[in-house]
Amino acid sequence: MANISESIEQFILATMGDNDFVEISRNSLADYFSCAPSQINYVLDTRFTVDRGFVKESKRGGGGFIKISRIKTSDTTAYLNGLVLESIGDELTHKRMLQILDKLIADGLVSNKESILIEAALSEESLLMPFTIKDKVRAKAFKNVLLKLMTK
Amino acid sequence: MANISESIEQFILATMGDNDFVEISRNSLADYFSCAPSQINYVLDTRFTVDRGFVKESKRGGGGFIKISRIKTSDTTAYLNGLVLESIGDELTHKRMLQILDKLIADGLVSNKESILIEAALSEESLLMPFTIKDKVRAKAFKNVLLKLMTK
DNA sequence: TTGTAATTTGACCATCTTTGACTAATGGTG
DNA sequence: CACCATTAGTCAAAGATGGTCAAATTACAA
Repeated sequence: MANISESIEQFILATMGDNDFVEISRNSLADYFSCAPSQINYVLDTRFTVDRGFVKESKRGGGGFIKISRIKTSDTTAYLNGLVLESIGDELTHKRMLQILDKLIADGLVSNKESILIEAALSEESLLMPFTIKDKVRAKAFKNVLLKLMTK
Repeated sequence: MANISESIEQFILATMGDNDFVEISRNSLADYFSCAPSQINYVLDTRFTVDRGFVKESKRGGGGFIKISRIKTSDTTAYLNGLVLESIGDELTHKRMLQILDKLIADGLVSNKESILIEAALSEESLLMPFTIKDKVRAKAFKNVLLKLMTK
């Protein structure tokens, strides 16, 4: 874990534990890790995303805070449906697919191995075609995978 | 051991020892051997290949790394290897893929669900592209899936 | 000796992280 | 209400890695 961002991510996850949410103070955290406050935003933007199952709220000024909450995915089908019909558009980057897969693993919808196999099938390397259509093909293919998950 | 590349290869192998993988820093290694960083890539590309039983992952930026992992050595590997290197060529039809998947299920290498997901990802419908390259893409992608089955 | 393959280097590219200047919102105080 | 202190947000530049590719060099085999 050579970079600070990862440490911060782990710290937040540890602090949250099994709870549904956690509240942090941006400045205090930055202070604790001796980094720029904006780095906290960086971590939040790259690791605590909707794709990974988190939503954020915040307030500025005195008594300000950042609240990070886990998205509840009680209705699996609705969740997958949302992913297929809305969140994923006509294009899907490899990176974003990985994030979604991580979330699906966290939710117990796919196993680690299943994720690895899907990733292999739709990796940059697998999709031997012009980059202009790569993300389109992946979007289509991945949606098909999600549809299968719903069927089961 | 007249050339640096061989030294680097030996060094990496020694570092890995009996472990399943090893993580290196490209720049540090290059520095250690007083060579161009790209020479590390050369060594990895020529010596730590899939044919020789290795797979690689990497990350750029701060805290970046290169991870080299051993591929499982087992009957399974030999079997899959035969499938990759011989049975499947440069093209793979959907139908043939299904046959192979059935065999993999029968041999207990993939579960029913895993098979369904792979099939969804690489179905005719998923691969939105000219039929002229469809089977080529599927061959490449499916081989990558098989490789993952071999990776520890 | 000569031609080909392997190695070595370096310029340029892609991606992820870190930092800091500037901006925006909120709450308290005079 | 005006102003200030306190928070958080945005964004772009700089820093830190690894990747690619092709030219230059060296090793090797015929």
